[in-house]
Amino acid sequence: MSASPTMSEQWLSTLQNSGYRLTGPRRVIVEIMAACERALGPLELFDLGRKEQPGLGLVTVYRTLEKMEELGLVQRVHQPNGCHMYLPAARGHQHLIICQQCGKAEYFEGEDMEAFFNQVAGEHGFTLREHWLQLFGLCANCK
Amino acid sequence: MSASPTMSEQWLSTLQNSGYRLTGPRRVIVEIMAACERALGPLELFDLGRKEQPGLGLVTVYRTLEKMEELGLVQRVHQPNGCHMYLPAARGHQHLIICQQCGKAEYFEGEDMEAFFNQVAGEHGFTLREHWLQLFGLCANCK
DNA sequence: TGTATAATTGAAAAAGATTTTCATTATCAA
DNA sequence: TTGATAATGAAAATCTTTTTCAATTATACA
Repeated sequence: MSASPTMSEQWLSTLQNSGYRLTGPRRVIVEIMAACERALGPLELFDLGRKEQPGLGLVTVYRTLEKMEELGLVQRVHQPNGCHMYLPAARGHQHLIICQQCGKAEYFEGEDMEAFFNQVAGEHGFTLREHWLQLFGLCANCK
Repeated sequence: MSASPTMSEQWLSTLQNSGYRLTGPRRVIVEIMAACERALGPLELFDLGRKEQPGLGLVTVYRTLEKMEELGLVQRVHQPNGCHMYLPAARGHQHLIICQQCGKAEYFEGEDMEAFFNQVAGEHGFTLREHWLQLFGLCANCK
């Protein structure tokens, strides 16, 4: 029906082109994540995945998330409690604002921010290797 | 010797004024954290503390850190692996640049950044409640 | 279309960090 | 000093994430 490949088809191709095999469990996980509008934890993803793929193992969820992150398909969200959630990484590294209630996430950009971060690092004698910027709050629906 | 109260004396007063008792283990933990120049993990703090207070328990370290954070004396540092480290929160909430090698941390300010974050949140219909900005890299010594 | 091989899988166990439980000990107000 | 109660440390419990391992499966190639 759709002329252009769907997001999950693109992701599956990326996995395959990177030398990973396409398997049932992997397809299911990729499909859920590619269509996801909010941050999901591994366990949530596992529960959703089991509906499609009853035998799915939690370990496979972790392993697939790891690969998707490595390929830049998915972005890790760090939570205050130390656990992680995952979001589609639509357009490379972006900054996030996340609803503390429902997990809804939106992306925002700050063009000049990266330059600013590099400048700050330089002023302190540091070489910058990674940066995190996450905003937490309540979305329009939850407040 | 010192006319003005030391940092750790100030912290101990804060604890006491907040209704917490002053105990040996607590004093040791406070003294280490108040004098600390780099981010420490609970286990590191525990090891350092045991040198002063051999019977010290790891649980007490966690509980004391919790109280110090609650009182704004200490700031939690979120690590990529999900574990936490702690730093003196010298002047309220500040942004951090942390050495991935040695844990050395420096603070920086971005006066206009808080305003920017609020604006971003507003544009997305969010009410901002918390923000994280952490830079990771290598310090002058480690690179 | 088989077939070999190497990647992938899921269960169970292990590893770590953090929290809870609980009996004992210590602080501090009266 | 004493009594109420906060704080302590050990052990056990939780929870997330990782590792191990034998069985299964995708894929390249004959």
